[in-house]
Amino acid sequence: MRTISPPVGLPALNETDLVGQVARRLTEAIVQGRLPPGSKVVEAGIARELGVSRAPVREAARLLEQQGLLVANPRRGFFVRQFAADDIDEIYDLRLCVERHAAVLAARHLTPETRDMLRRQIEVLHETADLDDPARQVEEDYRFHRLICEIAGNRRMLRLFDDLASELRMVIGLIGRLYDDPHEIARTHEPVLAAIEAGHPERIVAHVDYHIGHAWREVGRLVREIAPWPVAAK
Amino acid sequence: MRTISPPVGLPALNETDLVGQVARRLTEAIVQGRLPPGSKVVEAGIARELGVSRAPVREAARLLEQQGLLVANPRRGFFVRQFAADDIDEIYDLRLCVERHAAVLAARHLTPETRDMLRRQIEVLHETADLDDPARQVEEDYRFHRLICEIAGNRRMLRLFDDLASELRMVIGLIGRLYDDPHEIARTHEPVLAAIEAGHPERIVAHVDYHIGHAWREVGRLVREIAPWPVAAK
DNA sequence: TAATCGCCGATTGTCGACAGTTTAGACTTG
DNA sequence: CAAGTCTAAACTGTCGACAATCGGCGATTA
Repeated sequence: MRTISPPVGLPALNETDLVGQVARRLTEAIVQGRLPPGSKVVEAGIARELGVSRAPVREAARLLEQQGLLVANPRRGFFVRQFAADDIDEIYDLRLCVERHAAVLAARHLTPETRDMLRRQIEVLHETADLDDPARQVEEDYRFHRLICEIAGNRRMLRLFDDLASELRMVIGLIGRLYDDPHEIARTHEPVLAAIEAGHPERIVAHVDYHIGHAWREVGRLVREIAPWPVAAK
Repeated sequence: MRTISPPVGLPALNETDLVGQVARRLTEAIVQGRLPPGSKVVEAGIARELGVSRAPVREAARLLEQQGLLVANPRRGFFVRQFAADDIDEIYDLRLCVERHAAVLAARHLTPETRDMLRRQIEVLHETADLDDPARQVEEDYRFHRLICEIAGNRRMLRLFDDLASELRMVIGLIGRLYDDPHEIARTHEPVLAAIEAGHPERIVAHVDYHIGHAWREVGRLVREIAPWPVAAK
């Protein structure tokens, strides 16, 4: 656990400066679908709307490009990323590969404190399932998985998870509705935690496979159902 | 049906514009050790040296920050990333996790053409081992592993590999010398390819584990040998 | 009528400038 | 002599401007 941040360490999201704020606003607009996939992001427009100059907007856009939310076309500008069905497969394929490993590592590093955090998060998931707030539900879901990556203790793995999650957030935000039964999703987290507490690598992998595979199929189904994607004008 | 360039797809490396060129020059300077770890990257200095303004330099720096080569300190500037021994462990831990999976996928997607590319690359590795050119050797080594990720067919996985590789290139470039016996490294690639050709997942994983684990121990040893890292002045 | 060419507005890529902050060094003080 | 303080230079964050380029629309032509 670190407290200071000298010139060493992984990129630490600057929430203070303009670039960070612009990036957050842009991300919001994208995952909420206000900037639909395929739509052009006009630098001057965003800048005017946010009351800043184009420089911070450009830098923020490059950030989102690296995150996979925007696509840059030289001399043509930034466009909101469009997802195809096979993007979902790529993301979940990678997620599965990484989270399997993360869960095994998390089991190895598990302490009473971190175990309780995971348990509490599952409770939160159940409570949220009653709220009928899909965005919140997705957020709490990711918080559980992110916790596992944090406990695993590999900062680069955590960053990878965050990047994949931001892409998924966008897709799921665009789908507009969650998987059919939020309670079932909440329930499928339990055996994962149980396996981690038990500490049997094979069982951990099996349950992570089942849980993420479930989400994979579910999201894949919804995406294919909606495809061809609601492409934005202009 | 028009054929205009689609705003769809993964970020497509702009080698044409200034930002891309500045990023490449900066990367070169870093992996070659001309900009030592911990040293400050003064925007105006780089800009003057390359004959451009600060804007493209800033954007390039943000790119390298996302790649993990630079660290940004708000209001204080960019610094060349400093690696600790546990960074090596993080990188190889993630690499192992991803390349295991990539190799299994590659086996599944292997065609006669891609198989020959892998074989040829191993030949190149042996030829390069005689040249006593560490940088070149490292490059050809990565090219083999990158090929596997390419054949696997997951673009995000390939990008992850590239990011990890750029960090490793920097570390290895700073170490200055390669693992003890370049020929042995070249040889340890052979069973990996053999396993992929055979197509047995367990054997693939075992050989990838052995090969990457070997590099992990070797690089880890060298890094710990050199630590505390030669920190740059200013 | 359909396809091509050329022009015009819109947008990006890049630049130089300015204000606020940080850093380094000289100077003071206990 | 060490520690703290103050001042000036250096640097970052942000801005507005300008040239080059792109996309669309109408005119021209076969």
